[in-house]
Amino acid sequence: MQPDEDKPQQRYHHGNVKEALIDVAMKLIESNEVELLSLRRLAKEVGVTPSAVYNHFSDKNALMLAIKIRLYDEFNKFFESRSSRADDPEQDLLEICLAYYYFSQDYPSRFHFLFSSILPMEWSTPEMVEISCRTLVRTRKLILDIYDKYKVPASEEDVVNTTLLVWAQLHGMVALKKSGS
Amino acid sequence: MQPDEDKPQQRYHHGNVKEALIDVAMKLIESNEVELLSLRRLAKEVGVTPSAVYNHFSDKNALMLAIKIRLYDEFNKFFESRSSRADDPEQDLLEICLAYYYFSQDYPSRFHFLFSSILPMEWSTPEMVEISCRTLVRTRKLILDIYDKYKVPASEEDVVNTTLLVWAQLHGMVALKKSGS
DNA sequence: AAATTTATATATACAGCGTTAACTTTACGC
DNA sequence: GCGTAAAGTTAACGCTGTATATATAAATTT
Repeated sequence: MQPDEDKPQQRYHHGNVKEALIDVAMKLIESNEVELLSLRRLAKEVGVTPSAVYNHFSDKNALMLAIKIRLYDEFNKFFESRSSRADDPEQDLLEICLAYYYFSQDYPSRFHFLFSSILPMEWSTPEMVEISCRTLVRTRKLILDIYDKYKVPASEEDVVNTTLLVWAQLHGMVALKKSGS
Repeated sequence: MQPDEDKPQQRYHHGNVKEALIDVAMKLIESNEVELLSLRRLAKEVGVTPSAVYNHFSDKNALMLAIKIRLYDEFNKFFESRSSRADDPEQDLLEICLAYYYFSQDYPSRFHFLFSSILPMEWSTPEMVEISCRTLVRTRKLILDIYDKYKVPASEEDVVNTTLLVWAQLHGMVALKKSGS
């Protein structure tokens, strides 16, 4: 018989595994340890056997999904709270945009976990950034050529912005399209 | 001494492991078997031990990177070949956009491998699509409210398009921002 | 109150993963 | 031919997700 260290004196039935798993996941995401978000790891952190997880989630995907749903909820709340209405439409739309943007800035790890896939953070490696940039630069060249061809005066900033815009919008749209929206 | 079955009569030194690995990877990606793109699998497919890979790539990431570089090259070629110049700027820009879009349509698996992360194709699961849609619907509601508030006449299509545009552009921009571009 | 059923946990095992270390084989330069 | 460097093998480690069979606690029924 062990002396009860804290509140959670351990009994056979944990009683709250489902929530506990998600809580631990949130904690790990928050402390930027996304890469060790494994089923086994979460189970261990909760103090339960990996197999026990399967009483609450059909498989790892279901577990991850539950985590994402929780995050999505936070995201939505943040999103709506920020989109307070101003006095003209443009401003209103801008607010929504900013809310989206600020969520990604205020909670970078949550945002990353939500909107990119989990494990391989390849987009952040120096090499990945480099090829990504290379492709971007080539796009920029194409766009610059168009500006030149039609003798449209444009600063470098204009060109870069157009490039980013084209890329961003297309990339985003296709991503959304693929996700079924 | 075995009868040489084909050209590649097997000798101790394969001689072309680096390229062979990437080739096999391309084949697997093409046949939509992205999920089994493991180092061990690729090595086996090439007919070589997993450890042998480490003579050519420092780790799995480096291998995956090499594959992505190959794909990026294809992507760039496709991109530039399609962006043939028309007679007005708008048309030109449109061409570039279409090129990007058509690549994602013509080579969906390559595009997916390039622009999303590898393993978990969660964005495609029914559940993921659902929460994604839910969030989208809430965004749509916010935008619809704005239209209503200012009595701007808009068809449902307009609203959906605006919603998609906002999401797409923001999502894409932040994604690009995160990747260091 | 006792018995039974159901929910929840465990122990064990399996196949696959990335990676490492020690060793063997082949090829190349002198 | 010899020594070295490159490229391969074998074996192992610790991790992963998952399945099966079993044990325990709680809930329900009798």
